[in-house]
Amino acid sequence: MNKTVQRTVIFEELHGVKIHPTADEVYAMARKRMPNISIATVYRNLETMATNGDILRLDIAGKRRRYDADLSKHYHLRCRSCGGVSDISQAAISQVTQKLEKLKGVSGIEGYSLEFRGICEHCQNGEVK
Amino acid sequence: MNKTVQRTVIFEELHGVKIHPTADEVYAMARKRMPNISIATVYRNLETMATNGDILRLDIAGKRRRYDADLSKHYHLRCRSCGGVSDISQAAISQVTQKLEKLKGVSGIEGYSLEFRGICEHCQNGEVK
DNA sequence: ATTCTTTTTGATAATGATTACTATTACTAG
DNA sequence: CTAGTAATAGTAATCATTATCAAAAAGAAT
Repeated sequence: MNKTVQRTVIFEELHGVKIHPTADEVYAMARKRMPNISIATVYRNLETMATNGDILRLDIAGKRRRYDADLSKHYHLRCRSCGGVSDISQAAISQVTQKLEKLKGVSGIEGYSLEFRGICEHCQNGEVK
Repeated sequence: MNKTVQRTVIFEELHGVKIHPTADEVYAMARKRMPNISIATVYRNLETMATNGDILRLDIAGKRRRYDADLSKHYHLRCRSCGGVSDISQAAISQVTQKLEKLKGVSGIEGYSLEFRGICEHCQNGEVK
C-alpha cells in the first residue's frame, strides 16, 4: 500500500467532515484540492481503506454506499429530506433501544430498521441454495 | 388497479415463500408458471403493490431491493453466506434489544445495523444542503 | 358481443452507482 | 539510476432499476 497524494487527499477529506459521504461526495471534495483526480481512484481507495480497516464502510439501506472516518461504535440517522446520514450518540441509543415501542414519540424519529448479520440455518447445514 | 394474470402470479409467488426475495428472484419464480412474463412487469408490480401497502418493500442494506408478503412487524437476518434474508421473531428481538452488548455471544449472530429515519436538524431548520 | 377508453404488458433503451480494464505514470527497493 | 511493482486517469462494462412506447388486454358503455 504505497503512499500517494490522492490517497492522502481522500483520507483527509473524509476526516474533515461530520457527515458520512458517498464516494461521489468524497470525489467532489477531493476535486477542490486536486481537480483531475479520477472518480475511479476515489471508489478504489475508499474500498481499499475500508477493507484495511482504516475507515468504515457503512452497510446501510439506500442505493449509495457511504463511508465514515470515525471507527468508534455508533449509530446513524438517515434524513428523509436530504438523504444524508448523521450520528446518534451511544447514550441516546441506549435509552431508545430499551423502549423501542415508544420510539415514534421521539421528536424527528419516524422509523428505524434493525438488521442482523450471520449465517442462517440453511447455510449452517451446508445446503446449497 | 386492474386484475391481471401477471399480478396474480407475482402476488401468489411472493406469498408462497418464507424468504424475502429480490425482484429477480420473484421473476424466476413467476417464470415457471408464466414463461414469458417480462422482468419489467415484475419490477413494476412489486413497486405498485408496495406503494399500495399490499406487500412490504424492505428498506434494508444491500444493493438489491427485497420484498415481503408478510405485513406484520418483524425483523430480519441477513446471511453472510447466501445473502438471503430470513425472519427473526418478535420475542427473540425483544430479548436481544434489551442486552445489545451481549449480542456477539448469540449463536450465529455476527453483527447488526440499526438505522433510524427522520428529519435531521439541518433540514428541520430549512437549510439547503 | 362490439366498440371505445384506459390500463397493463413485453421488449428494450436509458439511467445511476459501482467495478473492471488498460495504457501510462509514480513509487520503492536494490 | 533502473527494474519491477503498484497506483492512477480515463473510460468501458456491469448490475440493478426505471423509463419509454407500441401492442395487447381489461373494463366500461353501448
